[in-house]
Amino acid sequence: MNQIPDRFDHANAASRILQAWDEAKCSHAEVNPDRKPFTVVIPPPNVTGALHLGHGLNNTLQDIVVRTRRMQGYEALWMPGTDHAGIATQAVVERRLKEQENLSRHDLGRDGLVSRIWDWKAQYETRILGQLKRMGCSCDWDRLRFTLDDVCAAAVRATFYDLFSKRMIYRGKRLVNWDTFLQTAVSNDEVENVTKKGHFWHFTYPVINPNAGEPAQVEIATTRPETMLGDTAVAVHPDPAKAFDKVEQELRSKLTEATDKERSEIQNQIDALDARRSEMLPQLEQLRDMALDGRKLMLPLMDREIPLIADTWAKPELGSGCVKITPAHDPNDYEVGLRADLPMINILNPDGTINAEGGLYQGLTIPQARKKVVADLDALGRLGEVEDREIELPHSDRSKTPIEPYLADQWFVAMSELAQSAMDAVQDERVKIFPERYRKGYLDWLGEKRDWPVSRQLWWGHRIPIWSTNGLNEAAADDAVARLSMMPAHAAGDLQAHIDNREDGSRSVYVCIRQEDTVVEEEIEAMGFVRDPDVLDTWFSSALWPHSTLGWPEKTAELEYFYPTSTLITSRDIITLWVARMVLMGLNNIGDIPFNEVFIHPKILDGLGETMSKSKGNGVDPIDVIDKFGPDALRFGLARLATDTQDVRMPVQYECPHCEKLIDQTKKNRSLPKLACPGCNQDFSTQWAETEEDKSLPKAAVVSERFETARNFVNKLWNAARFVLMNMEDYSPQTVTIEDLPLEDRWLLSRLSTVTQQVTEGIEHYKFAESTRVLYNFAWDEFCSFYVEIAKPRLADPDKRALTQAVMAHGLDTLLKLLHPVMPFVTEAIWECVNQVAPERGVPNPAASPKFVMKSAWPTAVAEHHDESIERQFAEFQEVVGAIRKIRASQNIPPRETVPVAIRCSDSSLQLLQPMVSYFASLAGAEVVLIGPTATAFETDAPLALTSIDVDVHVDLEKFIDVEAELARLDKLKSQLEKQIKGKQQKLGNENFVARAPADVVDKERASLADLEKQSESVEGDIERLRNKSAQ
RNA sequence: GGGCGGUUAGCUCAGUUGGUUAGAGCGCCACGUUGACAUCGUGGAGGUCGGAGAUUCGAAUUCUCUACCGCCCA
Repeated sequence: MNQIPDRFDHANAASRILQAWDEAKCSHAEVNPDRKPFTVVIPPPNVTGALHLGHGLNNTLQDIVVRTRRMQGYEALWMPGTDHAGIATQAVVERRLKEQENLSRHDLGRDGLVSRIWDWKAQYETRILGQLKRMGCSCDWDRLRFTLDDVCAAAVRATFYDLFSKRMIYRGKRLVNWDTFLQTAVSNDEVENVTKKGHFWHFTYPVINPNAGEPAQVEIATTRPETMLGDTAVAVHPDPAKAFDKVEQELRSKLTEATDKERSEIQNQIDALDARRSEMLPQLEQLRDMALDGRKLMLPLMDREIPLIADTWAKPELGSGCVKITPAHDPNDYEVGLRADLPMINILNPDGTINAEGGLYQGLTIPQARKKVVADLDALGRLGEVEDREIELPHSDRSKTPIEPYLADQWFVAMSELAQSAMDAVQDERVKIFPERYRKGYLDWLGEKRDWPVSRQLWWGHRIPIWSTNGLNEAAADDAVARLSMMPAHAAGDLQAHIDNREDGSRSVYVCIRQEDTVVEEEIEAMGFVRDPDVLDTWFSSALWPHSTLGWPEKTAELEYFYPTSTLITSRDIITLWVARMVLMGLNNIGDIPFNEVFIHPKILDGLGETMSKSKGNGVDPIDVIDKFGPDALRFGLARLATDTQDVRMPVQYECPHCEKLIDQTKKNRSLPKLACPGCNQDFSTQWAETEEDKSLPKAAVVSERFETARNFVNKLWNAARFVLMNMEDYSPQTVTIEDLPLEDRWLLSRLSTVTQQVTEGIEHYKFAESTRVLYNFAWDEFCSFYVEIAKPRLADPDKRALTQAVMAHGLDTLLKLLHPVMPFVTEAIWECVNQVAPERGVPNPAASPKFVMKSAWPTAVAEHHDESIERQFAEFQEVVGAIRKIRASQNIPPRETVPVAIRCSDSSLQLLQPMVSYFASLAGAEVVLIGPTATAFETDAPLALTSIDVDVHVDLEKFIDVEAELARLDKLKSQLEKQIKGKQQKLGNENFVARAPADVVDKERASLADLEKQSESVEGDIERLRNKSAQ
């Protein structure tokens, strides 16, 4: 056994163990009527990139729960998979394409780009799965899914078809970035802002029937005059004074941090603002009052009445302080329009010319319309100042033409029923959310019942299964539907057609096809139907995850058995986007909730309190932590920080690749391409290295020393096990009688029972930090520091050896099981060794152990083993040990010296301490020469009174006395006592306290004061004696 | 602007129903290495619990206000 290394070689062990688990299919789950199912679906990580520490936490917690339940005898399925993450992934791939090959998506075409993204997916999925595996995640890898694979695609199609059939999918308007040249919507990241020279036109709108004293017109200013054709309101700030104050306050706070140079500039701005305020405030407040009073304006050129409204989008510090509102052609105005429930008038044709809504201006291009609008307003005398100004203008990356915000047709899912069903599920606690406070956000969000825009102008995703023809008249539409209804697919229930009456009076026909079917698709395309180019919002497929992964819409045995899943563990930023939608889709598709419980875990922040991300340079790769500290340390370290209130702050360091020194990350150094190590003075590179020179330097891993404690704990456990194994060569299993066991064994069994209960309850209630702490303290401070230390002399005693081995093996066995969900690798590695020397173990009756701790039975808290009084008694023993150690330390007595000790205690304590007397030698280097009610102080005595247990400890200092040190210790003790006595006296001197506090509290205080006074007297006596003695 | 959370030792965090001297790990100081472990052992120093007020005999703990930090929504 001596060849077992004294450090756990996690790298070697982990790969060996992973392979063994894999070969034994330890994490595979099957439909098994003999067991209860326990199911968790993984929040599928985006295939955008690699996992970070947040995923590390998320997956560690899931694995802890899953491993625990598996050991508890459930058929535990952890369903793994990844998410195609529509826009994020497409954007990443497109960016790379641009950087590396200078190609755009349009150069590759739809199929070309999608195939590139599949390549990317393959690469990153492999990497992600590798990360999960190395973390020890016990997913059922045979069941791996991807949100864009065939099984998920079938679920998406079936769901969409169902909603379409129920008329819950509809065509609606939404503001998008419109490229008038390509006549298509472009995504946000395809838009680049170009600064151009432009103008800021001021003009006025007349007020309809102003009251006396009110202005006859309102001035507004715009960079896009032609949009006034679509104006449906003019806004003024609801509290202009406050708005002015706020701007001024911001400027002033800027002033305090400004350099001298900037200062005069900012001061000028403040002065200008003040001047503006005194000039304009009364007028703006008057306008605000007019708005609240319902005053209307007449929109020139169009002769349309529009309201004056109060909205914070109007900025008193800018322009005229009033702003025209064109909801259909400006994102901010759109929001105002939603808030104020304004009409949204689209004045553009898809090609960028003015449509019929633009009246006389119909047919003009935007520049033409602009010119004419300005000229016509001028002719009406409504044109004021025209300022030259630089304007940020969004341009399409592709066509290089200006983007027009444009109210375009999009697909929506009607939410009112779906949202209500998901609210009900949480309100009546069919779905329980922990911590409970997250219910509110969930319910509030769903309560708005905003319809869900599900179409995305992307290529990567589930393409919307709708074909349409537009611009039909009523007869043509009816005819099309009639023809569609004759198709066999319609009769089979695989095809649905709806007629949509468009705003312009024309008809559109939409066809939805349930399954991918090229024959039907070609047939309807031949009829003139065109497939929608858009794809679905990525959350649409994620919303189906709990049932699509189990094979729905097929009625699989898995679905029957594993659904609804047991718990969902995720982070709070996707409660609405994902969790809520899974609930409503589960209810819609299956008629049952997707999971019984949801646990929301904290977020991982860096040392500066910022979220970790690759783009900030503070992202930590779990693999780097595993390489440095091991997978168990990563998991334990994360789990012990996972409380349910506090986000986790994790200071981050670079690890010098030359000398392994850890260098704290700062805001400054985390964005540098290379750094010099302050330890060895050598350069290393970071993720930002770009030049060949920098890239040739070795790269520093980004890690956190927060994992050191956990790594040390793994090592501690390893060494405790090593000790046990070293003393087991002659082990033979035996039945033990609990009642006959000595106190130390009873204590261990009782503690094991208590700890088992705490840990089990902790994990079942998602108290990961608490369970982890209980395990850490028990393993280190009780099992190692006391039980193993006590076992040493017992193992040396031939009469006691066998029994000690039996109990010790059992203790280690239980500890390994309890720790396994958190630290699977080291526990499995030890288990393997224990199985060699003690394959049969257990108290009271030994039994054969399974090959893997992973597949062993979770310990149960044994009521007969639990004994509160034994735990309390043992605590007395521990306290006495502590007292002796304190005295020794204060006297600087060398550890190898044995000191004589006298222990004054009650008879009942004597009963406990007497059998433990011999252990004071190994634990405190003490020989107990006197013990019991009559034990007295030594001639040269160092005393310590333990009032709470009514024990006095005396150490004989004859051989060791350091008078100065002892006097110092006693003086300190005395002043501490006096401080406490004073506090108590004050408390008891307070009549209110004595009169009003419960009697038992008062009595306790009195007794405690008496004790303290007694102690104080005795310490004074000791001091006196010592002084006299040293004076002699 | 609304909602939620946080603020406890140099750092990262615990603190159950209000009740003796507020805890842990890391870091720091002192001493210690012949057999489980220096990724260790023993002991020590260090905080009055963001601020103000209220309730109470008694508040880190309950309530109100406030400052700052973070997240979500708008």
